[in-house]
This record gives sequence, C-alpha cells and structure tokens, in this order.
Amino acid sequence: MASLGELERAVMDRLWSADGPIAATELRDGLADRGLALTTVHTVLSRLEHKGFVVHDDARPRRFRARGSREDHAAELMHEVLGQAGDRQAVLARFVGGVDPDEARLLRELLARATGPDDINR
Amino acid sequence: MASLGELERAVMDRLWSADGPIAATELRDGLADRGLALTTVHTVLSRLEHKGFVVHDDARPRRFRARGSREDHAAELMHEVLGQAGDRQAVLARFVGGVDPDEARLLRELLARATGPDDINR
DNA sequence: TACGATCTTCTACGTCAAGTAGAACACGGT
DNA sequence: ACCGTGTTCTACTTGACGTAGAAGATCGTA
Repeated sequence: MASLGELERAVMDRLWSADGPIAATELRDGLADRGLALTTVHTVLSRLEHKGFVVHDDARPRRFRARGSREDHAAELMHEVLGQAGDRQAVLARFVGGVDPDEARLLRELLARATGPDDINR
Repeated sequence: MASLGELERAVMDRLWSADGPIAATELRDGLADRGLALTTVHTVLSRLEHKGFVVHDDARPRRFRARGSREDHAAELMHEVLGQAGDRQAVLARFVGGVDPDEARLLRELLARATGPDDINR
C-alpha cells in the first residue's frame, strides 16, 4: 500500500478531520505554521489523489475530501501488517498482550457482538 | 519507527526464518535470485543493524541474527498504527470487523485469558 | 467586456532513504 | 608469507516527497 510522507500526512489529517470537502486555500491556512505556498498544497493534493486518498469535485475553487476515514485507513494498515506477518496468530497474541485494559474490554465487546453467542443469533 | 525497504525486508525475512545466526554469504545465496554482490548484503545488514533490527557477533565470518521476532515486529507496527490514529476505539472496531472468524475466536480466547475469564459471558 | 486577483496545472529542483556495488583493508589457513 | 575470502568504507543511482515558480484558466467587477 502507498504510504504517506510527513506533509501528506498532515494534509490528510486536515481532510480527515474536516466536516465536508475543503478548498486548497483553507488547507494552506490550516497549515499556516509551515508557511507553505498554495502550489505546494496543490502538488501534495494531486499526489494524494494519485494515491487514491483524495478526490476533488469540479466546482471552481476545487474542493477536496478524503476518500476514506482516518479510522478505515488505520484499520486497513493494521490488517496489512497482520497479513504480511508469517504467524498471524502469534502476532495477534502479542498485539492483544499490549493493549490497555479499557481497549481490551472494548475488544471483547466487539468480538462478542461480531461472532458472539453464535447459537442465539443464527 | 524505522521502516524497511524491499531488500531490507527480504533480508529480515531470512533472518527471522533462520534457525540461528547466519553469515552474509548464506544470505546472499538465499537471495540468489537477485544476483546481489556480497558487499550489497553487507551494506543492507549494516543499515539494518543501525536501525536496531540486527546484531552480529564478532566471530570471523560474521554471523547475523534478528534482534526481535517477526511477530514482535508486526505487533509493534500494529500498535504504532493504532497509536497514531485519532479514535482508537473506532479503529479497533473496524479492525475486528475485518478479521476472519477463526482469528476472531482466537482473539476472544486471548482476551479472556488476559483480563480474566469471568466476563466472557457478559 | 476587459482586467486584475485568484486558483489550477505543469514543470522543476533539492534532499533523503534505499538499492547497488567497487576499492581497499583485514584475516586465517596452508 | 601469501592468497583467497570476508569486512568495511565510500560512492553512485533512483525514486519518493517537500517545495515552489511559471504559465494558463476563471471569476468577479468596473
């Protein structure tokens, strides 16, 4: 999978946090601390678009939006890592061994719901 | 975290699969399809060493071994991805939504064991 | 409608990681 | 002591990414 550079990541963060589609100027202003030229933002956006992370409409001041949610992306990455690992079960074991208790509880709930008391729901 | 390039990854795969520490020549032979020079293997090994993935002894034909298991590495990567994501819970939800049933079962077992078998029935 | 301001696209340059390997040096066995 | 092999040092190349200027396209307004 295509990965993200530092600036690309920052732009995606804005897009992921944005309410709706946003314009390049808005992104530039949001990243004002970097003092980027507007063209720089555009270049990054077109690269992100090329990688499939972003789409834009054809309204005149173009509006850009992320194609998937930040969470989708993260979950996809996690699956990708898991997929490349040899012993998936061993990876999962180590992974759950490292999640904090609250998240472990959440995971249990999620798993109970997903595959849960399977004889009741089927 | 430091990431791995294509060749670096291939070398780590050999090291992770290896029984014990192995020599550079052995690695080169294992990657014979690439037709690499021995020095290339050495360069990659020293870079991997620099990144903390590899150590070598001081025996004369040097012997290299991975510093952690492949599974450790994968689990660590997964935690890293999870950590960078905004809404960890949402990521976990999507993640478990995508694991296949067998792995979901395994996860439930692992989680039950980790935090006590008493609440698996809730 | 002509014009200036703004946005978009195209092209280009610098940097850094990673793949690749030669040159030179160090050892160990015969 | 020498020769073959392994090791280290240095260097070139390529591609991704950060960065932005130049040129072209649009829009609002006088």
